[in-house]
Amino acid sequence: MSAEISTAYEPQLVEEKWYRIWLEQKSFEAKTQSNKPSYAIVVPPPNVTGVLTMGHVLNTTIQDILARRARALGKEVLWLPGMDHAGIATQNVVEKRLRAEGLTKHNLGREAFIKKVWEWKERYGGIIIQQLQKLGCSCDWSRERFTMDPEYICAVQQTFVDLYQKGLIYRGKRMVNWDPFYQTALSDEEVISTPTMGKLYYVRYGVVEEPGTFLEIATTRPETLMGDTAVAVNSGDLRYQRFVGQHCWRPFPRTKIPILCDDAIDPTFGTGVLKVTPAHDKLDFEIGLRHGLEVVDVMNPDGTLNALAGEEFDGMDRFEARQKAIEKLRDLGLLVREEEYQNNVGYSERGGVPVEPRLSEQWFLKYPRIKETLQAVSSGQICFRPERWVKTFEHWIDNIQDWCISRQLWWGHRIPVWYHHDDPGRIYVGTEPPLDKENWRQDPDVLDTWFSAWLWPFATMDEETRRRFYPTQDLVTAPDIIFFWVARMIMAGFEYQGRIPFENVFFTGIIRDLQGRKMSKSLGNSPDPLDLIEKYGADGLRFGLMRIAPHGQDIRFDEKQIEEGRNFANKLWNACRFRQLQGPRTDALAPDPFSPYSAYILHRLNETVDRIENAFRGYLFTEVAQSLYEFVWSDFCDWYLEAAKTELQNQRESVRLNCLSVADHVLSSVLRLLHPFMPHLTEELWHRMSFGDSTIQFAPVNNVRVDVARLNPVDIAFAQRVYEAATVTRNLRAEYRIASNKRVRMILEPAESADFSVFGRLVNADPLDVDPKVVAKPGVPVAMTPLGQVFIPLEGTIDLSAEKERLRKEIAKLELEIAAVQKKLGNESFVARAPAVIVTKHRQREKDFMKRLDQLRERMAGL
RNA sequence: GCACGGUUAGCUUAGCGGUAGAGCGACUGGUUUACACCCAGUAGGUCGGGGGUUCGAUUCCCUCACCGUGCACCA
Repeated sequence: MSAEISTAYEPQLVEEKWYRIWLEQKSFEAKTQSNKPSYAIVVPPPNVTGVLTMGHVLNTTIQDILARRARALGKEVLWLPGMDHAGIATQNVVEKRLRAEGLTKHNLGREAFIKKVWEWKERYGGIIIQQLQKLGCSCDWSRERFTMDPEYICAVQQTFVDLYQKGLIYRGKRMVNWDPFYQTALSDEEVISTPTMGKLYYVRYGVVEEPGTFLEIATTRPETLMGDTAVAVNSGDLRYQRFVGQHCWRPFPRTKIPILCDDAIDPTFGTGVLKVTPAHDKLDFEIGLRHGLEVVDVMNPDGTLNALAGEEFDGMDRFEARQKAIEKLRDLGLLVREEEYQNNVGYSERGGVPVEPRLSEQWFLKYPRIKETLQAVSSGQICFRPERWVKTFEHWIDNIQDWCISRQLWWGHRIPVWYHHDDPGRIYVGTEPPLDKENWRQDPDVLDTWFSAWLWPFATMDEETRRRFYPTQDLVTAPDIIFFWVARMIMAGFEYQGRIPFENVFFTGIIRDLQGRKMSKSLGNSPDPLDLIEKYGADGLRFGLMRIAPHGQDIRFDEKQIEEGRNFANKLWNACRFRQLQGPRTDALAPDPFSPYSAYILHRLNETVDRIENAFRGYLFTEVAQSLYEFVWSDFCDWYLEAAKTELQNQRESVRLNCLSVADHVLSSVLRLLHPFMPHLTEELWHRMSFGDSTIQFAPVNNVRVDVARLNPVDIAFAQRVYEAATVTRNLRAEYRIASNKRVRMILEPAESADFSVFGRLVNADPLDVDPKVVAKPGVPVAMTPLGQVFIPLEGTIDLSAEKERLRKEIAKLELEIAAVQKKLGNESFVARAPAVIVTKHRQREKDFMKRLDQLRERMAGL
């Protein structure tokens, strides 16, 4: 047995020490050669720019729990970590630094800029990896991957080339979501539509053929009117039928534009007349296509207007231009009115600015394997937890659009396409540059970061690892990347490995603050997990968080809960301390019969193991944590250890040892069961208590249950009666304001013959007189317990009225219960139609109540 | 507009057809063979509103309200 345990658990040193040892022992490294069954998870790669958030803590803790649990169940575990190169985010970070030095990426040039990014990555990137280690994550760091590793780049390029050759990737000039801040195209998924207060402007366009007649149109974006190339109405709209085929005057730059009809126009919206701006609106673009309209792009990539908008708008920001356009319309007398109007505006997820629908030439992917992917999830071959996300997923798949995969960034996977200098129509697509490189120009764009992430479950593995560990078993992620990542990974899995990438997807909740708001940097409502680790220990943080993370529900974060985690660590620590003070470790459960209290705690241990196993099967981590918490704190500490204190005083060494062996079995079991949640603490105690010579990580958890044949039900029931009796008696003590530490004489009129010494100790009775023929004076406080009546003869004068009052209250309470039961039993329908078990149960309750009522009344009558 | 969640003690929440349960906070008492990061005890709930099914509904169904999320519309 190691050095005596201190009185309070201090996690900092312990946690650091064990993590170092685990790394030294390489216990997290997955061995492809082992003959254990495989278990694999790949981490959702955090951004290389990322720092640890509460979301990461939640997500990673769950993965660590799964990984450690699998190790304890004898699996060969691969938990593969890594990072994502995060195109926009990383480029942004580096550009900011450059700006501080008075530089821009443009005056550096592409090559030098990329070099800077790598330098930044080597110096500052991946802080999050160290932070994850502080949490205790058991990732196989020897297999850490980065989405810009040379092999990974290769895999991404091969994928591009392959899909191009299959005709699934194509280049096209289309309307895309354009982020004017970062000046890049985005995928539909990266656009967040946000209700925004704006105005609806009603504007008059003069009809060319009928001077003096106007068509009134409603628009939220007057700044695009300079790009109008038509005005459109619904063909069925009688109000405007006669104008179709005529022309309107576009106010400025003033020109004639046709009036046409198109069924995409909703006659009930606004005035039913739409100004058609094919270059700046998706719907308008489609109308333009149908009617062969000219496309006039009046905007620059940065969101300013260009010369086509007219000299006075040239170079002006789009929102300034809106005001200017309104003024001009007003001056021209064309602005009829404006009204407050709320509409949804698409914002760039990253750039935070309104997205501009923009016509541009981009690369698109027709998603492969859509059918199989849908089928895999719908059929449950891939199991989503909670299941309800299946619907969200199916809905997305059903409405899937081609994926815009090119980004106008420099940091990322460069598109492996070259255009010939002499003939730009000639293109070359390949993983290697063309042989006569000098005659070609490579596409300047890079691929969407998710185009590399979707290969993650297999592109991170070498041949051997893949053979052994693909497909993986579990994926743990937040539901907000279900489309970005999860869905696409399944497609890639089918396309490139011929099978699903994972069997289960566990979607975590989102961590919110106490007001229910998402945690965000800008709100400043996100606690720094590292501070929490500092204050409560990584184990405290992990356990505290898991205990409040309801299955698939958002989590309201409260630091108090983390404090609970720390307190629990301390509780277990002290339980071990207490055990250690009683003497050296025992070898195994004693072969002799158990005391009732031992039988009871072992029975509860069995129940707890059942509960935990069920919970694990359902991925109910909160339930696992809660079971262990209750078992340790209540069953073991509050009841067993207190009962054990009597047995440990027993003169007979065999009784003592028997009790200690039970405590050892329970503690050793708890440590193993709890290890996935609190890895450091349990490892420390495992060694301090000498429960094992080597790490607890691989100590089996399937041998915890105690043979039921050894647990006498009669004993278990007796212990339960003792505990119940203790509770009732303590209530009585408290009613009479007897300090809990004060020893008082009590008299038990026993309902059975047994050893009541533990009971006496639990209620702090000294002495406890057991007297079957006790005649208590009237007014002596009494507790009706399952062990019999317990009297507390108080010194001094007996307060008759106090006891009367107390009894009266208790009787009243009981009568209410009895009335309820009798009402139930008096209902013929109930007796006839309810299951017999239930009826019997209530009959028994009635009997028990009546018996107690009689006792109470008798006592009352004696006063 | 469509879909999916949620609404239980002051707070965070468990339970999801048969006696409403925990932790925190509040209150009372307390250094008893580990633990004040603790121990013993008390108070506090018409389980969001309304309807229905049932012998019985917090639990199942319908409906309304509010909160959250996703998708669509977004002139």
